[in-house]
Amino acid sequence: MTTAWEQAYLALRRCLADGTYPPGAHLREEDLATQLGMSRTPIREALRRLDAEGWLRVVPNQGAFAAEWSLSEMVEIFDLRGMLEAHAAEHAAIAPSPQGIAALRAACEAGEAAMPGANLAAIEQISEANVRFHQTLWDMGGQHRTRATLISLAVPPMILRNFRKFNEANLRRSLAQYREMTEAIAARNPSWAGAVMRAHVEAGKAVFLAAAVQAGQEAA
Amino acid sequence: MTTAWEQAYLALRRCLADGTYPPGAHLREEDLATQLGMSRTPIREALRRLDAEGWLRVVPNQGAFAAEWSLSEMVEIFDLRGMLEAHAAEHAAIAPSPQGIAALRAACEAGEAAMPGANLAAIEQISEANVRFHQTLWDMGGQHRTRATLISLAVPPMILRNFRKFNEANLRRSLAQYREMTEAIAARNPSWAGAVMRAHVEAGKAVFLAAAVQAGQEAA
DNA sequence: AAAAACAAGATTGCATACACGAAGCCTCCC
DNA sequence: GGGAGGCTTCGTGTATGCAATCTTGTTTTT
Repeated sequence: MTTAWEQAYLALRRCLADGTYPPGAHLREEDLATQLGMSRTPIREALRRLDAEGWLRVVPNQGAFAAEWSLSEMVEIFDLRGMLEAHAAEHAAIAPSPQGIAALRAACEAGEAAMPGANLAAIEQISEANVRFHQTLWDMGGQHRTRATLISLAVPPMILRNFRKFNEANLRRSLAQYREMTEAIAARNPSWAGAVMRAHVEAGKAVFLAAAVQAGQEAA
Repeated sequence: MTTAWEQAYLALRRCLADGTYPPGAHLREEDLATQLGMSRTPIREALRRLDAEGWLRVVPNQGAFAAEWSLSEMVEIFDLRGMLEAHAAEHAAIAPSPQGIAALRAACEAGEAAMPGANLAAIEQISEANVRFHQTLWDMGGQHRTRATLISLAVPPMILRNFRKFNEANLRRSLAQYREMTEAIAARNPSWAGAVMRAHVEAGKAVFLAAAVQAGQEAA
Protein backbone atom coordinates (compact mmCIF):
# COMPACT_ATOMS: atom_id res chain seq x y z
CA MET A 1 0.00 0.00 0.00
CA THR A 2 1.25 3.45 -0.85
CA THR A 3 1.33 6.27 1.67
CA ALA A 4 -1.66 8.53 2.16
CA TRP A 5 0.19 11.68 1.12
CA GLU A 6 1.20 10.06 -2.16
CA GLN A 7 -2.39 9.06 -2.89
CA ALA A 8 -3.46 12.62 -2.14
CA TYR A 9 -0.70 13.91 -4.41
CA LEU A 10 -1.82 11.76 -7.32
CA ALA A 11 -5.52 12.49 -6.80
CA LEU A 12 -5.00 16.24 -6.55
CA ARG A 13 -2.67 16.31 -9.53
CA ARG A 14 -5.28 14.50 -11.59
CA CYS A 15 -7.95 17.02 -10.56
CA LEU A 16 -5.64 19.92 -11.39
CA ALA A 17 -4.86 18.39 -14.78
CA ASP A 18 -8.43 17.70 -15.86
CA GLY A 19 -9.77 21.02 -14.70
CA THR A 20 -11.79 19.86 -11.68
CA TYR A 21 -10.02 22.65 -9.84
CA PRO A 22 -9.97 25.57 -12.31
CA PRO A 23 -7.05 28.04 -12.36
CA GLY A 24 -7.15 30.35 -9.39
CA ALA A 25 -9.37 28.05 -7.32
CA HIS A 26 -8.73 28.07 -3.59
CA LEU A 27 -8.07 24.56 -2.29
CA ARG A 28 -9.02 24.30 1.38
CA GLU A 29 -7.10 21.71 3.32
CA GLU A 30 -10.02 20.56 5.42
CA ASP A 31 -12.28 20.09 2.39
CA LEU A 32 -9.63 18.05 0.60
CA ALA A 33 -9.05 16.02 3.75
CA THR A 34 -12.70 15.03 4.18
CA GLN A 35 -13.03 14.50 0.45
CA LEU A 36 -10.09 12.09 0.32
CA GLY A 37 -10.85 10.49 3.67
CA MET A 38 -7.71 11.46 5.53
CA SER A 39 -6.48 14.17 7.88
CA ARG A 40 -4.92 17.48 6.90
CA THR A 41 -1.36 16.30 7.57
CA PRO A 42 -0.87 14.16 4.45
CA ILE A 43 -2.86 16.71 2.43
CA ARG A 44 -0.40 19.42 3.38
CA GLU A 45 2.57 17.28 2.37
CA ALA A 46 0.96 16.63 -1.01
CA LEU A 47 0.32 20.35 -1.44
CA ARG A 48 3.97 21.13 -0.76
CA ARG A 49 5.03 18.81 -3.53
CA LEU A 50 2.44 20.15 -5.97
CA ASP A 51 3.68 23.64 -5.14
CA ALA A 52 7.27 22.66 -5.87
CA GLU A 53 6.17 21.20 -9.20
CA GLY A 54 4.24 24.31 -10.17
CA TRP A 55 0.75 22.82 -10.14
CA LEU A 56 -0.41 25.32 -7.56
CA ARG A 57 0.80 28.27 -5.54
CA VAL A 58 0.91 28.10 -1.75
CA VAL A 59 0.68 31.52 -0.09
CA PRO A 60 1.66 31.49 3.60
CA ASN A 61 -1.36 31.83 5.87
CA GLN A 62 -3.68 31.88 2.88
CA GLY A 63 -3.50 28.42 1.45
CA ALA A 64 -3.16 26.83 -1.95
CA PHE A 65 -4.46 28.21 -5.23
CA ALA A 66 -4.59 26.26 -8.48
CA ALA A 67 -1.97 27.66 -10.84
CA GLU A 68 -2.99 30.12 -13.52
CA TRP A 69 -0.66 30.17 -16.47
CA SER A 70 -0.30 33.39 -18.39
CA LEU A 71 0.14 33.34 -22.16
CA SER A 72 3.78 34.39 -21.93
CA GLU A 73 4.42 31.70 -19.34
CA MET A 74 2.83 29.09 -21.60
CA VAL A 75 5.06 30.22 -24.46
CA GLU A 76 8.07 29.95 -22.16
CA ILE A 77 7.07 26.45 -21.14
CA PHE A 78 6.64 25.42 -24.78
CA ASP A 79 10.13 26.76 -25.51
CA LEU A 80 11.63 24.87 -22.59
CA ARG A 81 9.73 21.77 -23.65
CA GLY A 82 11.19 22.08 -27.13
CA MET A 83 14.74 22.15 -25.79
CA LEU A 84 14.29 19.43 -23.20
CA GLU A 85 12.25 17.04 -25.32
CA ALA A 86 14.68 17.40 -28.20
CA HIS A 87 17.53 16.69 -25.78
CA ALA A 88 15.71 13.57 -24.57
CA ALA A 89 15.00 12.46 -28.15
CA GLU A 90 18.64 12.90 -29.13
CA HIS A 91 19.81 10.76 -26.24
CA ALA A 92 17.15 8.15 -26.93
CA ALA A 93 18.54 7.83 -30.45
CA ILE A 94 22.12 7.18 -29.37
CA ALA A 95 21.66 3.57 -28.30
CA PRO A 96 17.97 2.66 -28.39
CA SER A 97 16.88 -0.63 -26.88
CA PRO A 98 14.74 -2.93 -29.03
CA GLN A 99 12.03 -2.89 -26.35
CA GLY A 100 12.03 0.89 -26.40
CA ILE A 101 11.61 1.01 -30.16
CA ALA A 102 8.83 -1.56 -29.91
CA ALA A 103 7.08 0.56 -27.28
CA LEU A 104 7.34 3.65 -29.50
CA ARG A 105 5.89 1.72 -32.43
CA ALA A 106 3.08 0.43 -30.21
CA ALA A 107 2.22 3.97 -29.16
CA CYS A 108 2.20 5.08 -32.81
CA GLU A 109 -0.10 2.24 -33.75
CA ALA A 110 -2.45 2.91 -30.86
CA GLY A 111 -2.77 6.51 -31.97
CA GLU A 112 -3.24 5.65 -35.63
CA ALA A 113 -5.83 2.98 -34.84
CA ALA A 114 -7.99 5.59 -33.13
CA MET A 115 -7.48 8.15 -35.87
CA PRO A 116 -10.31 7.41 -38.35
CA GLY A 117 -12.96 8.24 -35.77
CA ALA A 118 -12.86 11.93 -34.93
CA ASN A 119 -15.15 11.50 -31.93
CA LEU A 120 -14.28 12.44 -28.39
CA ALA A 121 -13.32 8.95 -27.27
CA ALA A 122 -10.87 8.70 -30.15
CA ILE A 123 -9.26 12.00 -29.19
CA GLU A 124 -8.80 10.80 -25.63
CA GLN A 125 -7.25 7.57 -26.87
CA ILE A 126 -4.84 9.44 -29.13
CA SER A 127 -3.86 11.82 -26.31
CA GLU A 128 -3.12 8.92 -24.06
CA ALA A 129 -1.02 7.23 -26.73
CA ASN A 130 0.91 10.46 -27.20
CA VAL A 131 1.69 10.83 -23.53
CA ARG A 132 2.89 7.22 -23.58
CA PHE A 133 5.12 7.99 -26.56
CA HIS A 134 6.77 10.95 -24.83
CA GLN A 135 7.27 9.11 -21.57
CA THR A 136 8.78 6.11 -23.34
CA LEU A 137 11.19 8.48 -25.04
CA TRP A 138 12.15 10.05 -21.72
CA ASP A 139 12.90 6.64 -20.27
CA MET A 140 14.92 5.44 -23.24
CA GLY A 141 17.61 8.10 -23.04
CA GLY A 142 18.29 7.45 -19.37
CA GLN A 143 18.25 11.19 -18.76
CA HIS A 144 16.56 11.16 -15.40
CA ARG A 145 16.92 14.83 -14.57
CA THR A 146 15.55 15.80 -17.97
CA ARG A 147 12.56 13.60 -17.33
CA ALA A 148 12.04 15.03 -13.84
CA THR A 149 12.31 18.56 -15.20
CA LEU A 150 9.73 17.92 -17.90
CA ILE A 151 7.36 16.50 -15.32
CA SER A 152 7.94 19.50 -13.04
CA LEU A 153 7.00 21.77 -15.94
CA ALA A 154 3.59 20.07 -15.87
CA VAL A 155 4.18 18.79 -19.36
CA PRO A 156 1.93 15.70 -19.32
CA PRO A 157 -1.25 17.69 -18.54
CA MET A 158 -0.24 20.25 -21.15
CA ILE A 159 0.05 17.54 -23.77
CA LEU A 160 -3.33 16.20 -22.77
CA ARG A 161 -5.10 19.53 -22.71
CA ASN A 162 -3.51 20.91 -25.83
CA PHE A 163 -4.47 17.87 -27.83
CA ARG A 164 -8.15 18.65 -27.42
CA LYS A 165 -7.54 21.74 -29.55
CA PHE A 166 -6.15 19.73 -32.48
CA ASN A 167 -8.19 19.42 -35.65
CA GLU A 168 -7.85 16.44 -37.96
CA ALA A 169 -4.97 17.92 -39.96
CA ASN A 170 -3.07 18.67 -36.74
CA LEU A 171 -3.67 15.17 -35.48
CA ARG A 172 -2.47 13.57 -38.72
CA ARG A 173 0.67 15.69 -38.74
CA SER A 174 1.33 14.84 -35.13
CA LEU A 175 0.99 11.11 -35.74
CA ALA A 176 3.27 11.40 -38.77
CA GLN A 177 5.87 13.13 -36.60
CA TYR A 178 5.74 10.34 -34.06
CA ARG A 179 6.32 7.86 -36.87
CA GLU A 180 9.25 9.89 -38.16
CA MET A 181 10.79 10.15 -34.70
CA THR A 182 10.48 6.42 -34.23
CA GLU A 183 12.23 5.90 -37.56
CA ALA A 184 14.98 8.37 -36.66
CA ILE A 185 15.58 6.65 -33.34
CA ALA A 186 15.59 3.20 -34.91
CA ALA A 187 18.15 4.56 -37.39
CA ARG A 188 20.22 5.85 -34.43
CA ASN A 189 20.22 9.35 -35.82
CA PRO A 190 20.11 11.78 -32.86
CA SER A 191 20.02 15.04 -34.79
CA TRP A 192 17.17 13.78 -36.98
CA ALA A 193 15.17 12.70 -33.93
CA GLY A 194 15.88 15.99 -32.16
CA ALA A 195 14.90 18.06 -35.16
CA VAL A 196 11.56 16.30 -35.57
CA MET A 197 10.87 16.71 -31.88
CA ARG A 198 11.59 20.43 -32.05
CA ALA A 199 9.20 20.72 -34.97
CA HIS A 200 6.61 18.67 -33.12
CA VAL A 201 6.67 20.94 -30.08
CA GLU A 202 6.66 24.09 -32.20
CA ALA A 203 3.63 22.80 -34.09
CA GLY A 204 1.88 22.20 -30.78
CA LYS A 205 2.77 25.71 -29.68
CA ALA A 206 1.30 27.12 -32.88
CA VAL A 207 -1.98 25.30 -32.31
CA PHE A 208 -2.05 26.54 -28.74
CA LEU A 209 -1.40 30.13 -29.77
CA ALA A 210 -4.01 30.04 -32.52
CA ALA A 211 -6.58 28.79 -30.01
CA ALA A 212 -5.54 31.44 -27.49
CA VAL A 213 -5.88 34.23 -30.05
CA GLN A 214 -9.30 32.96 -31.07
CA ALA A 215 -10.42 32.77 -27.45
CA GLY A 216 -9.20 36.33 -26.94
CA GLN A 217 -11.18 37.56 -29.95
CA GLU A 218 -14.33 35.80 -28.79
CA ALA A 219 -13.99 37.39 -25.38
CA ALA A 220 -13.63 40.84 -26.94
CA MET B 1 8.38 36.41 9.80
CA THR B 2 8.55 33.53 7.41
CA THR B 3 7.03 30.18 8.18
CA ALA B 4 8.98 27.55 10.08
CA TRP B 5 8.88 25.04 7.25
CA GLU B 6 10.38 27.57 4.88
CA GLN B 7 13.20 28.32 7.30
CA ALA B 8 13.80 24.60 7.64
CA TYR B 9 13.77 24.26 3.85
CA LEU B 10 16.39 26.97 3.41
CA ALA B 11 18.55 25.72 6.25
CA LEU B 12 18.50 22.12 5.06
CA ARG B 13 19.13 23.10 1.46
CA ARG B 14 22.15 25.07 2.56
CA CYS B 15 23.48 22.13 4.53
CA LEU B 16 22.94 19.80 1.57
CA ALA B 17 24.71 22.26 -0.73
CA ASP B 18 27.79 22.82 1.42
CA GLY B 19 28.27 19.18 2.27
CA THR B 20 27.24 19.25 5.92
CA TYR B 21 25.04 16.29 5.04
CA PRO B 22 27.19 14.17 2.71
CA PRO B 23 25.59 12.20 -0.14
CA GLY B 24 23.76 9.17 1.16
CA ALA B 25 23.44 10.53 4.70
CA HIS B 26 20.28 9.56 6.55
CA LEU B 27 18.45 12.64 7.81
CA ARG B 28 16.34 11.81 10.87
CA GLU B 29 13.33 14.00 11.39
CA GLU B 30 13.63 14.24 15.16
CA ASP B 31 17.30 15.22 15.00
CA LEU B 32 16.60 17.95 12.48
CA ALA B 33 13.65 19.14 14.57
CA THR B 34 15.66 19.56 17.78
CA GLN B 35 18.55 21.01 15.81
CA LEU B 36 16.40 23.70 14.20
CA GLY B 37 14.26 24.25 17.27
CA MET B 38 10.90 23.19 15.88
CA SER B 39 8.68 20.12 15.75
CA ARG B 40 8.74 17.38 13.15
CA THR B 41 5.75 18.73 11.23
CA PRO B 42 7.45 21.65 9.45
CA ILE B 43 10.55 19.51 9.00
CA ARG B 44 8.53 16.94 7.12
CA GLU B 45 7.06 19.57 4.82
CA ALA B 46 10.51 20.93 4.06
CA LEU B 47 11.73 17.40 3.31
CA ARG B 48 8.87 16.85 0.87
CA ARG B 49 9.86 19.94 -1.06
CA LEU B 50 13.56 19.06 -1.05
CA ASP B 51 12.56 15.64 -2.36
CA ALA B 52 10.56 17.19 -5.19
CA GLU B 53 13.54 19.35 -6.10
CA GLY B 54 15.95 16.43 -6.09
CA TRP B 55 18.09 17.47 -3.13
CA LEU B 56 17.26 14.26 -1.31
CA ARG B 57 15.32 11.04 -1.69
CA VAL B 58 12.46 10.21 0.64
CA VAL B 59 11.78 6.48 0.93
CA PRO B 60 8.43 5.60 2.54
CA ASN B 61 8.86 4.36 6.11
CA GLN B 62 12.60 4.80 5.90
CA GLY B 63 13.15 8.52 5.79
CA ALA B 64 15.20 10.99 3.84
CA PHE B 65 18.64 10.38 2.35
CA ALA B 66 20.87 13.10 0.95
CA ALA B 67 21.05 12.78 -2.84
CA GLU B 68 24.08 11.16 -4.39
CA TRP B 69 24.82 12.49 -7.84
CA SER B 70 26.50 10.12 -10.21
CA LEU B 71 29.00 11.37 -12.76
CA SER B 72 26.56 10.82 -15.62
CA GLU B 73 23.88 12.73 -13.75
CA MET B 74 26.26 15.63 -13.19
CA VAL B 75 27.04 15.67 -16.91
CA GLU B 76 23.32 15.67 -17.65
CA ILE B 77 22.79 18.60 -15.30
CA PHE B 78 25.63 20.53 -16.95
CA ASP B 79 24.02 19.89 -20.34
CA LEU B 80 20.63 21.07 -19.12
CA ARG B 81 22.27 24.09 -17.53
CA GLY B 82 23.92 24.93 -20.84
CA MET B 83 20.58 24.93 -22.65
CA LEU B 84 18.64 26.77 -19.99
CA GLU B 85 21.25 29.38 -19.14
CA ALA B 86 21.81 30.12 -22.81
CA HIS B 87 18.06 30.48 -23.22
CA ALA B 88 17.98 32.91 -20.30
CA ALA B 89 20.95 34.85 -21.68
CA GLU B 90 19.31 35.15 -25.09
CA HIS B 91 16.13 36.54 -23.58
CA ALA B 92 18.07 38.90 -21.34
CA ALA B 93 19.71 40.34 -24.46
CA ILE B 94 16.45 41.10 -26.26
CA ALA B 95 15.53 44.20 -24.29
CA PRO B 96 17.92 44.64 -21.38
CA SER B 97 17.13 47.25 -18.74
CA PRO B 98 19.84 49.78 -17.87
CA GLN B 99 19.67 48.67 -14.23
CA GLY B 100 20.18 45.07 -15.28
CA ILE B 101 23.24 45.93 -17.34
CA ALA B 102 24.58 47.96 -14.43
CA ALA B 103 24.07 45.01 -12.09
CA LEU B 104 25.92 42.70 -14.48
CA ARG B 105 28.81 45.18 -14.69
CA ALA B 106 28.88 45.46 -10.90
CA ALA B 107 29.11 41.68 -10.58
CA CYS B 108 31.95 41.63 -13.12
CA GLU B 109 33.82 44.31 -11.24
CA ALA B 110 33.33 42.61 -7.89
CA GLY B 111 34.81 39.42 -9.31
CA GLU B 112 37.71 41.19 -10.99
CA ALA B 113 38.51 43.20 -7.87
CA ALA B 114 39.01 39.99 -5.92
CA MET B 115 41.02 38.34 -8.68
CA PRO B 116 44.62 39.36 -7.94
CA GLY B 117 44.59 37.59 -4.60
CA ALA B 118 44.40 33.85 -5.12
CA ASN B 119 43.64 33.16 -1.48
CA LEU B 120 40.56 31.40 -0.19
CA ALA B 121 38.65 34.55 0.73
CA ALA B 122 39.12 35.87 -2.80
CA ILE B 123 37.77 32.64 -4.29
CA GLU B 124 34.69 32.86 -2.11
CA GLN B 125 34.17 36.47 -3.16
CA ILE B 126 34.46 35.60 -6.83
CA SER B 127 32.06 32.68 -6.46
CA GLU B 128 29.53 34.92 -4.82
CA ALA B 129 29.88 37.52 -7.58
CA ASN B 130 29.36 34.80 -10.15
CA VAL B 131 26.18 33.54 -8.55
CA ARG B 132 24.96 37.14 -8.50
CA PHE B 133 25.78 37.49 -12.20
CA HIS B 134 23.78 34.41 -13.13
CA GLN B 135 20.81 35.35 -10.99
CA THR B 136 20.73 38.86 -12.41
CA LEU B 137 20.70 37.36 -15.87
CA TRP B 138 17.80 35.07 -14.94
CA ASP B 139 15.80 38.01 -13.68
CA MET B 140 16.50 40.22 -16.69
CA GLY B 141 14.90 37.93 -19.26
CA GLY B 142 11.67 37.65 -17.31
CA GLN B 143 11.70 33.89 -17.90
CA HIS B 144 10.34 32.79 -14.56
CA ARG B 145 9.95 29.11 -15.32
CA THR B 146 13.49 28.96 -16.68
CA ARG B 147 14.75 30.50 -13.49
CA ALA B 148 12.70 28.13 -11.32
CA THR B 149 13.95 25.16 -13.32
CA LEU B 150 17.57 26.19 -12.94
CA ILE B 151 17.10 26.56 -9.20
CA SER B 152 15.42 23.15 -9.00
CA LEU B 153 18.44 21.65 -10.76
CA ALA B 154 20.45 22.79 -7.75
CA VAL B 155 22.45 25.06 -9.97
CA PRO B 156 23.53 27.73 -7.45
CA PRO B 157 25.31 25.25 -5.16
CA MET B 158 26.87 23.63 -8.22
CA ILE B 159 28.28 26.97 -9.33
CA LEU B 160 29.64 27.55 -5.85
CA ARG B 161 31.17 24.12 -5.43
CA ASN B 162 32.61 23.87 -8.89
CA PHE B 163 34.32 27.22 -8.58
CA ARG B 164 36.54 25.91 -5.81
CA LYS B 165 38.10 23.61 -8.41
CA PHE B 166 39.07 26.51 -10.69
CA ASN B 167 42.73 27.42 -11.06
CA GLU B 168 43.85 30.94 -11.92
CA ALA B 169 43.59 30.43 -15.69
CA ASN B 170 40.06 29.06 -15.31
CA LEU B 171 39.09 32.00 -13.14
CA ARG B 172 40.48 34.54 -15.61
CA ARG B 173 38.68 32.90 -18.50
CA SER B 174 35.47 32.82 -16.53
CA LEU B 175 35.67 36.50 -15.65
CA ALA B 176 36.42 37.33 -19.28
CA GLN B 177 33.34 35.40 -20.34
CA TYR B 178 31.19 37.37 -17.92
CA ARG B 179 32.57 40.57 -19.42
CA GLU B 180 31.82 39.34 -22.91
CA MET B 181 28.29 38.34 -21.99
CA THR B 182 27.67 41.74 -20.48
CA GLU B 183 28.91 43.35 -23.67
CA ALA B 184 26.73 41.07 -25.82
CA ILE B 185 23.66 41.89 -23.76
CA ALA B 186 24.38 45.61 -23.80
CA ALA B 187 24.67 45.30 -27.59
CA ARG B 188 21.29 43.51 -27.65
CA ASN B 189 22.74 40.55 -29.44
CA PRO B 190 20.94 37.42 -28.19
CA SER B 191 22.83 34.82 -30.18
CA TRP B 192 26.18 36.27 -29.09
CA ALA B 193 25.13 36.22 -25.44
CA GLY B 194 23.76 32.70 -25.76
CA ALA B 195 26.89 31.41 -27.45
CA VAL B 196 29.19 32.80 -24.76
CA MET B 197 26.97 31.32 -22.07
CA ARG B 198 27.08 27.90 -23.73
CA ALA B 199 30.86 28.12 -23.84
CA HIS B 200 30.96 29.25 -20.23
CA VAL B 201 28.96 26.27 -19.02
CA GLU B 202 30.93 23.84 -21.19
CA ALA B 203 34.18 25.22 -19.76
CA GLY B 204 32.82 24.66 -16.26
CA LYS B 205 31.85 21.12 -17.20
CA ALA B 206 35.37 20.47 -18.46
CA VAL B 207 36.87 21.64 -15.18
CA PHE B 208 34.44 19.47 -13.28
CA LEU B 209 35.23 16.40 -15.38
CA ALA B 210 38.98 16.93 -15.09
CA ALA B 211 38.66 17.11 -11.32
CA ALA B 212 36.45 14.01 -11.29
CA VAL B 213 38.94 12.01 -13.37
CA GLN B 214 41.79 13.08 -11.11
CA ALA B 215 39.82 12.13 -7.99
CA GLY B 216 39.08 8.75 -9.57
CA GLN B 217 42.77 8.14 -10.30
CA GLU B 218 43.79 9.09 -6.76
CA ALA B 219 41.24 6.71 -5.37
CA ALA B 220 42.61 3.87 -7.53
C1' DA C 1 27.94 -22.97 11.60
C1' DA C 2 24.51 -20.79 8.90
C1' DA C 3 20.02 -19.30 8.22
C1' DA C 4 15.56 -18.17 9.69
C1' DA C 5 12.44 -16.43 13.10
C1' DC C 6 11.52 -13.51 16.80
C1' DA C 7 11.61 -9.52 19.77
C1' DA C 8 13.06 -4.93 21.20
C1' DG C 9 14.22 -0.49 19.88
C1' DA C 10 13.88 3.20 16.89
C1' DT C 11 11.76 5.92 13.23
C1' DT C 12 8.33 7.29 10.23
C1' DG C 13 3.07 8.01 9.12
C1' DC C 14 -0.99 10.03 10.38
C1' DA C 15 -4.62 12.12 13.38
C1' DT C 16 -5.89 15.39 16.67
C1' DA C 17 -5.63 19.74 19.25
C1' DC C 18 -4.47 24.21 19.89
C1' DA C 19 -2.27 28.71 18.55
C1' DC C 20 -1.52 32.19 15.27
C1' DG C 21 -2.71 35.11 11.51
C1' DA C 22 -5.71 36.99 7.97
C1' DA C 23 -10.08 38.41 5.85
C1' DG C 24 -14.59 40.22 6.47
C1' DC C 25 -18.02 42.78 9.08
C1' DC C 26 -19.89 45.71 12.21
C1' DT C 27 -19.68 49.66 14.97
C1' DC C 28 -18.20 54.08 16.04
C1' DC C 29 -16.34 58.43 15.06
C1' DC C 30 -15.49 62.24 11.99
C1' DG D 1 -22.27 59.38 4.27
C1' DG D 2 -17.65 57.72 4.34
C1' DG D 3 -13.65 55.94 6.56
C1' DA D 4 -11.06 53.93 10.38
C1' DG D 5 -10.62 50.76 14.16
C1' DG D 6 -11.74 46.71 16.65
C1' DC D 7 -14.07 42.27 16.80
C1' DT D 8 -15.54 37.84 14.99
C1' DT D 9 -14.81 33.94 12.22
C1' DC D 10 -12.54 31.09 9.26
C1' DG D 11 -8.40 28.80 7.75
C1' DT D 12 -3.67 27.86 8.05
C1' DG D 13 0.71 26.79 11.05
C1' DT D 14 2.72 23.98 14.46
C1' DA D 15 3.08 20.74 18.43
C1' DT D 16 2.03 16.46 20.40
C1' DG D 17 0.60 11.64 20.73
C1' DC D 18 -0.24 7.17 19.10
C1' DA D 19 -0.16 3.50 15.62
C1' DA D 20 2.30 1.13 12.04
C1' DT D 21 6.53 -0.23 10.03
C1' DC D 22 11.30 -1.02 9.52
C1' DT D 23 15.88 -2.17 11.45
C1' DT D 24 18.84 -4.67 14.22
C1' DG D 25 20.44 -7.81 17.48
C1' DT D 26 19.57 -12.14 19.51
C1' DT D 27 17.93 -16.61 19.80
C1' DT D 28 16.54 -20.86 18.01
C1' DT D 29 16.45 -24.39 14.68
C1' DT D 30 18.26 -27.12 10.95
